[in-house]
Amino acid sequence: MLSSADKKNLKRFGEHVASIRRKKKLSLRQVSYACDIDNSKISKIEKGRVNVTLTTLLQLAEALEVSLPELMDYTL
Amino acid sequence: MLSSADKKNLKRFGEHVASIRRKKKLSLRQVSYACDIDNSKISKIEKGRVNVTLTTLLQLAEALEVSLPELMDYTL
DNA sequence: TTAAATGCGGTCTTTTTAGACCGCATTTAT
DNA sequence: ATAAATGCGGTCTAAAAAGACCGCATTTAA
Repeated sequence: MLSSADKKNLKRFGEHVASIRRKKKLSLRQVSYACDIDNSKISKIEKGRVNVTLTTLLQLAEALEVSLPELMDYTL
Repeated sequence: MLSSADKKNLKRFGEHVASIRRKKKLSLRQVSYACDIDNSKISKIEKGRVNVTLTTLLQLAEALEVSLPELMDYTL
């Protein structure tokens, strides 16, 4: 099970992903085309409903055209 | 299934984790005490045999006393 | 005002991680 | 030489991610 601290973290991470995507003016479907992740899954990630794996993070970074450390830099 | 590119990435990430741990002169068991991840699992991570989730990455960063972006900064 | 695009939630199956534990060969320290 | 510590591989179960697909309400654009 996921602790509530973990849930908060996933949520914050998701918000960070969404903000990057919006800044780049990409739709969920555009990102999904770019990295072969289903658009509904990206939505779930942005909503903090999934605990993504490292390889998914890599795909996401690639599709959003940011470095992995940049993608992970969402601490307040 | 994991692509061979993914496998390489996990391996490089694992090596990065191992190097941080050694630099801090910590044993697998010491890290495992610090973040409640089994030492055998940490070994597997360092060997690139597991596709870790974000929450595991967070625990690991905490135990190794590095920031998440720093933990993820392993690109050549 | 219609049609297209978008965000997002749900479903189902397969694959994998998480989590806990054991054992052992090798290394390190006493 | 002996004992302790360490790295690491394997096992087993339960929980969750991955992956693919559908549908629909709302937003945006033609």
